[in-house]
Amino acid sequence: MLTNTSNWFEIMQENGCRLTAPRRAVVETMEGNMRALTPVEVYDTARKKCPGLGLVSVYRTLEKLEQLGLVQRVHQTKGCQAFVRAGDGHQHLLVCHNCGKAILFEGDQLDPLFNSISKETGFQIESHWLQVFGLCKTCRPHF
Amino acid sequence: MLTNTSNWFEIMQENGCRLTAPRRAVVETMEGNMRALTPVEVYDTARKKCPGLGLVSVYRTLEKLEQLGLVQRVHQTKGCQAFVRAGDGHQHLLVCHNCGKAILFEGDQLDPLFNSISKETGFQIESHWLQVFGLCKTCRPHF
DNA sequence: GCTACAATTGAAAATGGTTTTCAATAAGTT
DNA sequence: AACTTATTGAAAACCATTTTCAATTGTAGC
Repeated sequence: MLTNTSNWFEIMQENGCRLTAPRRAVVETMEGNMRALTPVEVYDTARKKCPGLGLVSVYRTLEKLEQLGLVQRVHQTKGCQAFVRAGDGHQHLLVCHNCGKAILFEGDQLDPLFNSISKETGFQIESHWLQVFGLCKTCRPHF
Repeated sequence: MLTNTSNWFEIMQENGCRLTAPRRAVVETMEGNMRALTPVEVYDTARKKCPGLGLVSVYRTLEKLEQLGLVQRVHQTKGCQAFVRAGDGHQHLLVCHNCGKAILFEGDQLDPLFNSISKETGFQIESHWLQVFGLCKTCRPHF
């Protein structure tokens, strides 16, 4: 279900990125967390590994990771600038709106729906975007 | 499919809003446009009806319209601060990413999917959010 | 119609998250 | 070890949104 963890650095290197301490800290944070994190949350976590880290480098690294398809953006009612580890291929997000824990799922069942909408409306459908919110097992009891 | 047009002012009055010229201009703009509009686009359109209109009032009126469920937010890759007329009940958006034209559709077919995800993951699903992007009949030929 | 009161307004200032600029640093190559 | 170039953090710039505030304007009660 999850992307193989150990090769993010390799993927980055293959794409001409240098392996610096700030980058390592951010990458490891995103690799090791199946949670929707805002840039500042990434910053706070990653600084434990690389104290001198600047927020700017977090933005820059997240941008690169997004380009490489290793992380994806999470849109929430509160805001739309959070990131999680991406899965393999096109998957959808189920996010706990209490703790941010995220789970990915396939959405093959959706294709018939899109086909019929396309026929009805004359739209040429190019992409879609599904997010589900709820409470995870752990957070549910607290509500 | 669309909310009855003529009663937005009534709905607002029933909720303790005064009918001022700036508000009228914004409300009429949103009523008469089945398109995803950013605050600035609303501003530019509405100023034709109310030249003195301030951008601040656009924000304030949009906020109120959102609270009343008359408009809803549209999230796009470019940005997440656009609004369209809402439909009746819970509906999903199909947006032309060239001209912003929006169409609403029902998503009843999704319930079985959510039920199975809920069982598999132990999440208590509370809301979901589906947006589809494509090119409308009019814009398709130009690509 | 007039008055009084509270909601609403636009301008300006403040805010806050993101991006750009830039000189210094450090990775990877020779 | 030296060189080239990507990368860095700090500071400044940016820009959309929000807050503040005094002036204005609906609207309810007379």
